[in-house]
Amino acid sequence: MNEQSLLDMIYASHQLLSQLEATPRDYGTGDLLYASEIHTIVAIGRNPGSNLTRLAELLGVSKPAAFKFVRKLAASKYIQRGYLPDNKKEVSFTLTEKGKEALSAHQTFTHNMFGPLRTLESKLSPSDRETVGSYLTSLIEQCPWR
Amino acid sequence: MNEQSLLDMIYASHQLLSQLEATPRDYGTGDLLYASEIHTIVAIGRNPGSNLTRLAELLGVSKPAAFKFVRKLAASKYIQRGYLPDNKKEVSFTLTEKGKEALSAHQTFTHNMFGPLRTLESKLSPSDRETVGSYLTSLIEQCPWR
DNA sequence: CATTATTATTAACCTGGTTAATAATATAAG
DNA sequence: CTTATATTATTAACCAGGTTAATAATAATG
Repeated sequence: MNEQSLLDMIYASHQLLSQLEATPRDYGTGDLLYASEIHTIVAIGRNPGSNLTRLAELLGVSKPAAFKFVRKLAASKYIQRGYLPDNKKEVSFTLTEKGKEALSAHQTFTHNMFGPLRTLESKLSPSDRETVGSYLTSLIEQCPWR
Repeated sequence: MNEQSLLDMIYASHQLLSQLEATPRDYGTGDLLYASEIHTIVAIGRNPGSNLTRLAELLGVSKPAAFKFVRKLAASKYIQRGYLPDNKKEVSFTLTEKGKEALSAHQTFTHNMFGPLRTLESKLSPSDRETVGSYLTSLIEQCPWR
């Protein structure tokens, strides 16, 4: 039955995650939010007052990419653009109530999603956890594509 | 040091794989080939004579998506479009010499890339391999996002 | 022979990126 | 204090990698 190699399983989980990230979701506000959008909301929620440069850094994308996300999110009222006193250049982003609502729903969603997997992890014996962990660590470290 | 959960490591490997797949590579022909392109070459190489519908199925994408790949690959002489006798509707794709060259280089590339990781896997004791395997199996099976 | 189904193709659209250019504003140098 | 430099946000133009809806040609079926 189980003819798959460990590598094949890693690849399968990669494909599942890719699919997950490509699918927009309703975080309780009636809109479908794409991964980039909810990630932007999370980043601003955790770093309120960030400017665009900081946000791009947090998201690991270029500034124009981040700009597109915030433009869309501001238009749909998830975030608010503002200026700090004595600075007319840099922008300061914060979540609106709607944004906070989505953030909270996202936290619930990820909790529900990853909870069972963390439970699975916690059920491993310390030595088994160590075995799995060191295999994954080696795989990531040794990854020729790093 | 190693504060990461197993889930975090799975996620890290997912990100590494995503980055790998987003980066075009030269498979010995002087051109940079994107993942979609080399995957199309592999699919045709393994299923010569496939029509577009079959190819889209093999690649797991829509027919227009597959069409774009083959149009580009035919223009750059990696594949050849032809018709089977007594059928002017369906197309039959095969690799050119250049396509076969890229396919062969891709096989070498993946062998070099995944070889060390398979070695790592083979060095696990049978019981450790079973431990890691059953963790990954459970993770994939239990994945709430399947 | 007429109808239906299938095939390849095209058009139009979208996400999620990129780099290069620009105007406004801050910061630093003289 | 002014001038030069650096930084910021923004825009434009581009690309990969998809999608759905529509169309014309062809094959298969009644």
